[in-house]
Amino acid sequence: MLGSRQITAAAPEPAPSEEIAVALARGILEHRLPPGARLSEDEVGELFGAGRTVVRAALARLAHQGLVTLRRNRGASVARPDPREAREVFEARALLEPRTAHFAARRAGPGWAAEMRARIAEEDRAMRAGDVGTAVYLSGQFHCAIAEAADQRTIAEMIVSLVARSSLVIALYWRRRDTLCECHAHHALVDAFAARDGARAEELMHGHLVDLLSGLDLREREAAPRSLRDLLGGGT
Amino acid sequence: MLGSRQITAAAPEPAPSEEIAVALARGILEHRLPPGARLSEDEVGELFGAGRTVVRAALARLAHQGLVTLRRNRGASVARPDPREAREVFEARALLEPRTAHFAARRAGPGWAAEMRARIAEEDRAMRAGDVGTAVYLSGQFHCAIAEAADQRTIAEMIVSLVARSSLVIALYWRRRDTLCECHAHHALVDAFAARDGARAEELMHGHLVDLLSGLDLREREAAPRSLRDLLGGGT
DNA sequence: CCTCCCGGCTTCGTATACGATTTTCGCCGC
DNA sequence: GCGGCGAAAATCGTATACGAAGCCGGGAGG
Repeated sequence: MLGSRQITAAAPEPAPSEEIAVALARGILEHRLPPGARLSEDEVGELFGAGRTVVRAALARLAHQGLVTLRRNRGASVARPDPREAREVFEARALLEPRTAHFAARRAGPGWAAEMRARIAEEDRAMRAGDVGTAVYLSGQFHCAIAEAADQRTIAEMIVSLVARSSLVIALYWRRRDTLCECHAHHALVDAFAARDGARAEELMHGHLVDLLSGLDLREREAAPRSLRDLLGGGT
Repeated sequence: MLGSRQITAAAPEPAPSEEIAVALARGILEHRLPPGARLSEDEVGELFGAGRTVVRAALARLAHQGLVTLRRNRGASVARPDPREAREVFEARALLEPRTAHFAARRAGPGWAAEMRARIAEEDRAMRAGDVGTAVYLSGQFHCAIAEAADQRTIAEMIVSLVARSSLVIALYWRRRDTLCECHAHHALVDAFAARDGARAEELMHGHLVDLLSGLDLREREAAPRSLRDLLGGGT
């Protein structure tokens, strides 16, 4: 009876400031908070009904993850990765995810493949509904699920962080938003998973990431920097 | 004239709480703060002459980096990676560092190779002086320098974090402390750098990391927890 | 008409104070 | 002698308050 709320499912405590961090992160990942949007501590605190201390902790966490930029005495804002960082994020993913996909494929069960297909279907649905933000978010979740399916928690953590940053990169540098052609790549990946073909999954993942990187227009960096104030007011 | 103290060298501000974080990190990396050592907020604050707020920020930063464990209402302590995490950290390094070494070798100049040789010499000196902590720290710095020499800041950041965690792993699971045989591997790596032989550097780095992982005794996990109490009491 | 300076306002950085939770140690009963 | 139990102490979590630094406007001078 002592300590009935032991570590049951990796989330025994509701997480005090983590909730705010994940809420903000989700907002960023769904492209509701565009890169460069200012995140006032008071504003966020009021929005979530929490004091500034916890908001600061959440912001620091996101800053360390690379999702927000924290400048001394100048406030926090959603990170705006420059083209170099954008390229580096995808190069890092190209270094990590193929091998991880390989591991995941070797450990994949039929139920897991079905679950992944359901994810893709949901992603497709969001895309058809015109909800690009949710589609991008679910697409990222797909990659994160692969990383977590492999036995590598440490690498999975890094991939989650990189995928989150990729969402920012996509918001800034993606060429054509209406044609999220990745769906085919994801389907092919799940096929490889279902067949437990590690080598093929690895190759597919690498090609997929290269495609994503080549789908960016990193020269457009100078063109995007305003219109943040409006979107901030409409948060939530 | 306006803003003469612009971003000059990536460190225009002395960093308020970051100083404490790096000081603590260095203490951990040099094995002066053993895994499991408790880090009281009041204690650290008194030690560095700072309030608890800034100490908390530093601790949160280190916790996110994986160097300290932060449990709710139970204080902070130096992280004690379990064997699984220990293995994963080195596997992640084996995934990242070889390719990074390849890039570094292609960008290496003769001056840089000389600098790296100086690092090895310093490491050797510390080892001969019996200062194992400093030797391990410098060994880690060697790997970090390679990562930073490559053009990949994002990957370099991840490697820095992994190397720091590796120091904890070494403190816990290293078999024979007196024979730090890695010096040969480091020398061979610098030779490859001087020759700008990327493929060889990549191969050497991979072998080096595999050697490091094989030099761990991950079965000892059960044998270690009895001595925590002593080190806890003797923390400083 | 443009430029420069200066005042106020907003926002962040840090310290302090109070409440909640955990730990620990002494005590009682078995 | 030993295990359970309760209160005190210590520690952490959060909120609030004060000080400082940056940003923006108006006004005067060239």
